[in-house]
Amino acid sequence: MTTSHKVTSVHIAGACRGRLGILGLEERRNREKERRRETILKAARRDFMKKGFKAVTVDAIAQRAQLSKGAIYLYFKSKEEIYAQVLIRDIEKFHDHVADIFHGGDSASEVLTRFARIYTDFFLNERELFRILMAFMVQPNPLNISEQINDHIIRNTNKTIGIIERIFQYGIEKGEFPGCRNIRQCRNALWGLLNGIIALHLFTGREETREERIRSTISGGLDVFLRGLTTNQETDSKS
Amino acid sequence: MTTSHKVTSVHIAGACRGRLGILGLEERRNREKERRRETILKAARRDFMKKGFKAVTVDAIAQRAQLSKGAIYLYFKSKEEIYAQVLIRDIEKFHDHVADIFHGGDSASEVLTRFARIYTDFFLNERELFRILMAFMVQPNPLNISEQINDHIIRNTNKTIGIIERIFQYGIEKGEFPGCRNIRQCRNALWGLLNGIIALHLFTGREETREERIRSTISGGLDVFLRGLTTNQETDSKS
DNA sequence: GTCACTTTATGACTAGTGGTCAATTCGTAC
DNA sequence: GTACGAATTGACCACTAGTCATAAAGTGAC
Repeated sequence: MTTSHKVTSVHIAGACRGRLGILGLEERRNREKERRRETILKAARRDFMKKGFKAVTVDAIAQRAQLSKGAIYLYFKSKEEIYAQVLIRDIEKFHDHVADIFHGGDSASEVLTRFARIYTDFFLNERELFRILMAFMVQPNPLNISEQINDHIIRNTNKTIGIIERIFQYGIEKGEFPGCRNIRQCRNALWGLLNGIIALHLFTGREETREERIRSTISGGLDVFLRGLTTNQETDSKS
Repeated sequence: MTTSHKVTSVHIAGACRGRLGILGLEERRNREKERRRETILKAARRDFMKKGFKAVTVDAIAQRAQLSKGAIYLYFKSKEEIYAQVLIRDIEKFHDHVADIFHGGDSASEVLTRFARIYTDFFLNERELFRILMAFMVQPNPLNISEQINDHIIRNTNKTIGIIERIFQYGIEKGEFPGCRNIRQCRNALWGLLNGIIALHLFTGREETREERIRSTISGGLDVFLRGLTTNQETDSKS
């Protein structure tokens, strides 16, 4: 491999040689380790997305990654941790999509509508990811994953919710959302609205019409919600 | 096999007594069977609600029901079927709570608010049921349960959604919900709103504040939604 | 090259699970 | 008490997550 000649070059380096040599080695080893982790994650993702968590065996992942089962456990604590890592990487992809959600001069309604569309589009293209994330949220027993990874997933979810919050902030500052009396509540309600609608439609009805139903329900629901946000009138039952 | 005993029973059938006797026996056996099923479900529910699906073993259920493992499989096709049956019975309990949701003279807003409160209360008291139902909806692989039971769960979910639909219908007929342009969309959006909010809060934050956060978010979110329903003004967002 | 040492990899193995089935017990009718 | 089908048992099977003693590969000093 590239290993031998690199070691040689460090070898000539003089006084600091030994120390640098060790650091260089460790560095390379870490890179190698990272590369292996990537390989395993890539192999795992393919199967997880196709078959779901339970139906994928660690042996299968190992085989696809061209490693033994034991080796898998050198890089990950558990099957669930592999799964969680796959999720993390995918969630992060979402944030690329909404990074530039604020266009100058747009109304808050437009931004919120755009966010909803991006959110919907993303999860329509990554349906299994949606299922998995919801399942993760709703797990009765904490997954056997490191605190670190658990925190990471939660932090990413919060990041998404934070984007929604900024949109509401913007709408309130512009005086466009007088109907939003409490940002936290509105933010969580909207997030719930989006996820709840997607979840419902993943479960019910025929596949052929699913995408259309999700889009139209989100569009219709958001419409009502926006009307509530942009109106200041009291909710009054009589008319 | 079946031939012989049938012959026997016919053999005795000359007297009415024998025939009635056999029918009475079968009837009693069916009752016994039903009682056993109940026993198993009750035993299973306790553990499922406490530990979730995976962490409960069939052996444990058997032990609690004072039966052998083999016997369990005389009454249920699989562990998942037991689980599903437990769900069904609990979902049906919910419908008792909303059976008399329509009080004469109430506004649609009031009815919808009441529904939301009942829904929230029910699942705050049955959090594990909520988790389980969401997990069921979001399962990547269909559970190994009979079509019949799967249909039953879906039918019950639809029944709940049907109640929401009736409320919207009522609001539109009363002219109270001019903001509801499409019943199906509004109905699904509201259902998504409720579930999404509950799910989000089951996942995030500290336990001590959870109930309060769920209630206030649903209250706030419903407030905005209702304002959108009762208002007829156009939303100024472009799409 | 070779030796000592460290890191990485292996796969047989363990433990624990859902589900099965031949053997056994039980209930009933005569 | 005997015949017989239905109910019940628990040893057993198949499968899989995770472990660990052992082996292989990598590394550096001489």
